[in-house]
Amino acid sequence: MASLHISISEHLRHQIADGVYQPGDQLPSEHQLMEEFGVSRTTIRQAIANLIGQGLVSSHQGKGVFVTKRQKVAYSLSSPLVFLEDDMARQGASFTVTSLMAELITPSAAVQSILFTSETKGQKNTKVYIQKKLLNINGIPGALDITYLPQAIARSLGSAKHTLQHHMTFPILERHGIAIDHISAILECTHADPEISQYLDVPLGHPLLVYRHTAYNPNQQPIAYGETISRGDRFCYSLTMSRA
Amino acid sequence: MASLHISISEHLRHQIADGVYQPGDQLPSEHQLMEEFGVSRTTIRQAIANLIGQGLVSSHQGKGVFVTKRQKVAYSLSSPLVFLEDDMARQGASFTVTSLMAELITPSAAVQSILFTSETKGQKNTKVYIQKKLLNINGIPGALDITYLPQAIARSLGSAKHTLQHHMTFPILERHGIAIDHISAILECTHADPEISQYLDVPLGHPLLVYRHTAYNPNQQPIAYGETISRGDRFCYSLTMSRA
DNA sequence: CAGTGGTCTAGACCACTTG
DNA sequence: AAGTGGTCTAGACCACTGC
Repeated sequence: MASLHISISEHLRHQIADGVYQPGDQLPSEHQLMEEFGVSRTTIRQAIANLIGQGLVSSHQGKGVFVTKRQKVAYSLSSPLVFLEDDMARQGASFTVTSLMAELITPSAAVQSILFTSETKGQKNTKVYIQKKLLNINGIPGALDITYLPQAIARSLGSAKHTLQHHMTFPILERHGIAIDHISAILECTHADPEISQYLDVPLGHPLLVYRHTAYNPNQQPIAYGETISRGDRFCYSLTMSRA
Repeated sequence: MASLHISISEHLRHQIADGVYQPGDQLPSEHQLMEEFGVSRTTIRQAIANLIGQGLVSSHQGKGVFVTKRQKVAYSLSSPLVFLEDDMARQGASFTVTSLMAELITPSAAVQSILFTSETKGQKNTKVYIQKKLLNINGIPGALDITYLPQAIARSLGSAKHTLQHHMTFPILERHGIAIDHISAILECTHADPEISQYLDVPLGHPLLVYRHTAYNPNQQPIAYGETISRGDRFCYSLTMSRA
């Protein structure tokens, strides 16, 4: 009934689930699988593509196909502000930041509508300081962080602005007297496009977790907008909600 | 430099981004694309697979390949307890529940370690009431919800237990005097396996959002564990964090 | 029925990794 | 050099959709 490539990928999937192939193990080569199942190479490749699509294996040209190791690092959203550095250290993970871009630009309409309210709109302060940072966990790029700060906010940081390039944004804002009252956020799931695929070293279409957040000061004015795009296979978010 | 199928999928991707093909539109047939790009069918199919992997199009046997419509419904995590029904209504979405399974079982070790503390362990009350429910949003299955209630809790609901099969769990617990103090949760991202692929009518490997939550009573004892597995292309989670 | 995508084959050549 | 996966071709047949 089911197609050949599905039967084969299911067979391999169960073998992986049963521990016949352990995380890190190499699967038999395509040639070996062709003989074992008596099918063409196309069919074997389709079966392996199914497994890759399910995140169970990954293939490497010239080397082979290997069972994925899966262990996720959690970002905590419970402490109202994310202090990623501390968070990672607590889980025994090293954490470094690589700056990819730091410029003053005129943002897209979408970002403008988030950062500029009708009050501030007339003032023509519509430039923002954009930063793209690669977050490396245990030496491997795991997430891409894009932060947009209104020009006024960025200016008030003075020369500390450069510190932003190698650290997370919120702690630095607070340290410079810019109070954060609350953060409104959305967590969703997307696929890697070619650009992100390159930065995070994942195949096209790889699942990603996206955390979009807007920070507001006590006057309800937005002071920062950011997106953190993480590899869905390596990260998750934890939070606690109290009934109060 | 780049492979043919990548060039072609990138070409189509930009056409979609530029609105040449609008959401809902049909792409040219594989045969037409073969002629347009002067390549074999395999290469065209690979290019289309790239687009499917990026969630940009979906294909339907006998009909064609269509540009994906994307609009997400948000679950709110801000109100400490999720009242999904109300939440959906507010966004103008209809919401129904289909029960797939409701039984008393002995759960996996993983679930046991969540629901049973060292105190309760000796009591041999290790059975749980498991429920699998399909959540239909606007008439289409969008999420699979699995809830585990310790036998003691389920029993105290009496005949209202059956109400659970067509509604969300937490509101019913509270209505029956079972207080929820806090919820500890994890949000992550996975791929559809064959079972879920069937329930949610998505291709194998389709990205999914998983919300795992454990509810505790004021005595810090777990009273429910659940997983809500939603289509990553149709849902997202929103939350607000206050600096207090 | 014609047109669409889904499965499968056999074979060729290329790119990368390892010894 | 041998073995691995990556790309690509040409062609066949099947399954589903819609007219």
